[in-house]
Amino acid sequence: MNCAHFDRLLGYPIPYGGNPGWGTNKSMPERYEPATFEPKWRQKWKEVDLFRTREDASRPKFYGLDFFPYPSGAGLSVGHCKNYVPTDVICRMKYMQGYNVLHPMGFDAFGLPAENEAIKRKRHPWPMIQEYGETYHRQMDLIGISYDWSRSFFSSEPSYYRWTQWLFKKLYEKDLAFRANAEVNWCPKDKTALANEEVVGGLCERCGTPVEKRAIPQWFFRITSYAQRLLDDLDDLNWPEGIKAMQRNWIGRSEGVEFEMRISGPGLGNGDHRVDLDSDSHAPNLTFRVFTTRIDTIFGMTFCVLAPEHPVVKTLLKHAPSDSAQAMEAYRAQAAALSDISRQAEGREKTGVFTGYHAINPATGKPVPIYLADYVLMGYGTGAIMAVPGGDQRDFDFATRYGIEIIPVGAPAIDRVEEVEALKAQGKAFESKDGVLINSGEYTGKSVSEAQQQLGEWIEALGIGERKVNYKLRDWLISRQRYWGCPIPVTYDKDGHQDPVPDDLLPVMLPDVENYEPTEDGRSPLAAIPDFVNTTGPDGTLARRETDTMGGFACSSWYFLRFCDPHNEESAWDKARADYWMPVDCYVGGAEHAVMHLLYARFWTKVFYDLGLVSVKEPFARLENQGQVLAMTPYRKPREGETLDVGDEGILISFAEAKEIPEEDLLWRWARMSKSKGNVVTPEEAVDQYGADALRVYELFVAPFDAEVQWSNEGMQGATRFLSRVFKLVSDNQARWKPGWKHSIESVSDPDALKIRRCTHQLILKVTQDVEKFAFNTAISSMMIFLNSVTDLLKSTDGSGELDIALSEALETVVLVLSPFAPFSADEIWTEMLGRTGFTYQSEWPQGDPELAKEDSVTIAVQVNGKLRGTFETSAGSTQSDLEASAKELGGVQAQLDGKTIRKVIVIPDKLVNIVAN
RNA sequence: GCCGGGGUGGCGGAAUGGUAGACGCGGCGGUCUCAAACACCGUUGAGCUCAAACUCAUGUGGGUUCGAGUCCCACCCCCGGCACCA
Repeated sequence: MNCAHFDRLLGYPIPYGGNPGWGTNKSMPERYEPATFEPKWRQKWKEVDLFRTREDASRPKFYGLDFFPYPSGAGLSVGHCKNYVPTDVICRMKYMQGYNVLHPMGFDAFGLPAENEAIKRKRHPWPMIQEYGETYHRQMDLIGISYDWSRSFFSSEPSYYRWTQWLFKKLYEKDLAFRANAEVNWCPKDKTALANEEVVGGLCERCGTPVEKRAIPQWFFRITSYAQRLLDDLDDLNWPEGIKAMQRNWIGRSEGVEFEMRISGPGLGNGDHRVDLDSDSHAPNLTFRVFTTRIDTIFGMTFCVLAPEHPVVKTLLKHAPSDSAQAMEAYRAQAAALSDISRQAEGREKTGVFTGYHAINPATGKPVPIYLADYVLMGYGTGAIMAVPGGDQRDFDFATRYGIEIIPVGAPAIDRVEEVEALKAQGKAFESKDGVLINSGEYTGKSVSEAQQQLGEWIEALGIGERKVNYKLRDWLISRQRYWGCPIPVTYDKDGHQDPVPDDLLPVMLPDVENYEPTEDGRSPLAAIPDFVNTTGPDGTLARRETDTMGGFACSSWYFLRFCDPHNEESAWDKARADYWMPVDCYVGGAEHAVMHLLYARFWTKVFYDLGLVSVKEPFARLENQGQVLAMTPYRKPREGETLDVGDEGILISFAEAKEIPEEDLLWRWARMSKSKGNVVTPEEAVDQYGADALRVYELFVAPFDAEVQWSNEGMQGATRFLSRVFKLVSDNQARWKPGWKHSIESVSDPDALKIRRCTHQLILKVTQDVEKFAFNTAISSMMIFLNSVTDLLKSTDGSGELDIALSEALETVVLVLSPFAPFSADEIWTEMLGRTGFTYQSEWPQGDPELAKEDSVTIAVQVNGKLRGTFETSAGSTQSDLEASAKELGGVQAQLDGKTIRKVIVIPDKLVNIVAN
């Protein structure tokens, strides 16, 4: 168990920490003493505005960006730092390499989290969120993140949301923003509609409340028009596979056939002419459409299913005899009463009701019964299916329950029909696409793909349908019935006709009001503010404002463009400036935004591309997801009568409580740092105890960037020890330091000096390459190796002039490559110990020379039959025959070869000799 | 169920098909100290009761190869996402 952490949080004395008072010899610090210099550098960087963006046309650019954070009232934890520090390292290195670096930060201030917090605190959201943003800013400065704060903004500032509204209008003009009356997900706790992406398993993504369905007019963005492009362009993105897969899955493209089914039965066609002429269907030809990805199974269609909400059901109800109409009504009521979560509950028995009507299977010409069943969803495809129990497990389950005929239509091969019968006996359908058709008329014996092709053509020739691509993706619901968001810039005239607000009247200001609590009735609180609602339209007549606001994801769909040109008052951004900086070269944030922000931002960027506002089709060329930071968290075993939720191992308790209860009842678990778990370590605490550079180095070193980190005080001490060793190396060798080493470095020929140079250049090459790859842990490891090697070398060598020159190069280099990781320490050593002026940030990143980095002596592994039997040292570049000869001389090797005949010798130069013998 | 990522010492983790376990944490032994802490030095996969030598070791079982943590096939387990999507 992690006792040190436990003790600290309980307020016990800690073994090592708190501004130590030792070693006050300022000019020659022999260890990392952050309190003595970190505040000074923080101050100096600020004074000279060190991180101001450079836009120098002769240089290449690098745009490094972190996800747009909502500044929460709890402030940052060391967990958040794991996001910001790596981006900072790559940005700092790029700057030192001569790039113009754009590394901005701002705040996602509009939206539900801010508003809910404000309501809870009984404060107005605007001053509150500014305060929270300032806390974030201070904490980010504390850990030395190199943001250009002159470009910062809050998305709730009128100078920003004016352009959010302008961009909304651009979408509106292209018919990509529209208002529709739709059944939407309504969160009764947040009292607003939510986008599909914000509903997880039937629950509100933010507060976990089960969502309800409500029919309210809502604003949508037509993201479905871009479904194919959003899918196709994923291929070229340098993003984690998992995120790309989630987006592909969310877009949910499927290819199939959509066709028409004709209904027959009471009151409809087929010789029965008791049609109600007043109904909306005097419908001898009443039809519905079905979508299928398995048109090859059509011969096995033995029934059809309509979603209970399917519009054709209304018509059927009018014509059906009263008993079946009653059954249908009852089923529809039951389905409507079910929440999404219970309707989708796992392992739920399929239910349904026979409508009394039939449809004609176009392949067989036979009538099949039509059922209503809630396992068919109105929101996907046509809300109706052809059901093939022989080829689909769900249809199979339903058919079994309702005694419907099951015809097998697929088999592994035409002569293996009995295997399908065996499956059927087990209650399973043959769903595989690796097989051939059976019981399918003239298509029997054909492969699935062949039959799909030909049956698709047949349906089209018949004129009852066509091949079609379907997407799971739905339009993006953007309106929120809440106060704290960007007003939608639309007015309605007395006839309800929509008019976008003219550009010169933007922004539509969010009114400053005392009371903005959400309402129950599905209307925004803005609707109750007459001064806001009553306005005039573009023609000067009285008009009413739209009172819904935009969800926060609208604001965060273009902020990366505003950062390119944040103070522009004439336009959202200047195209030339956006063209210069875009795309974001490296975008860093958590994986939880996979199908929300990251999809929306891609969509808007594509729209802007089509409008000629930007020249990139994709906003984020490379994406990296950081791992989380976990902390040891106390739980206890459940007591009698207490039950645990599924997946829970114990009951969360406070650290204070953990001190009280007997140890055998305690359970320590790693859990994500969060305020509610009481296990948060703040950057202030970490910096106070260990220092900002130690925190940075620890989080970068302890695990790969994308892996979880288990917070440990021992690990922080390791980081401190490493930094101290850098100080010590420079301090121990200060007498040998030659500031002018560059003038004579090229003429160094002493073998020991060249060994030091080798270490130095191996270090440069490795760190440069690893930062590029986001392999910060191995980059720091290579610095540790460097320290170990140079320390050893210095022990075994005598001083010489050339050695001092090489050592000076080594010292200066290690400080420079350390700079992006531990910038405070680097600047301290740079000026106080090496006597340099300026900042390491403004110094040139060292160039690694692969020739100098090359080893001159190598260890050759000698194998006999693939097993290691010895090694020997030799100079690099030895000939194959020399290597072979030396290998055979090794004692251990000879013993293994005794009595055997050598069949073959494999020699890999500078690596290994493998002798094959038997 | 489907998709994605994984499984390597006591722990976090390294390893372009070529000496598995870099680097660190922890442990053990030592130096320093009155003592401790800090720091430093040495040692640390397992087995064979020292060592050498040898054997075994990267979730399991097969395969390709002179040689496999790495490539191929099958399976097991863990994490993340989606989930009645027709």
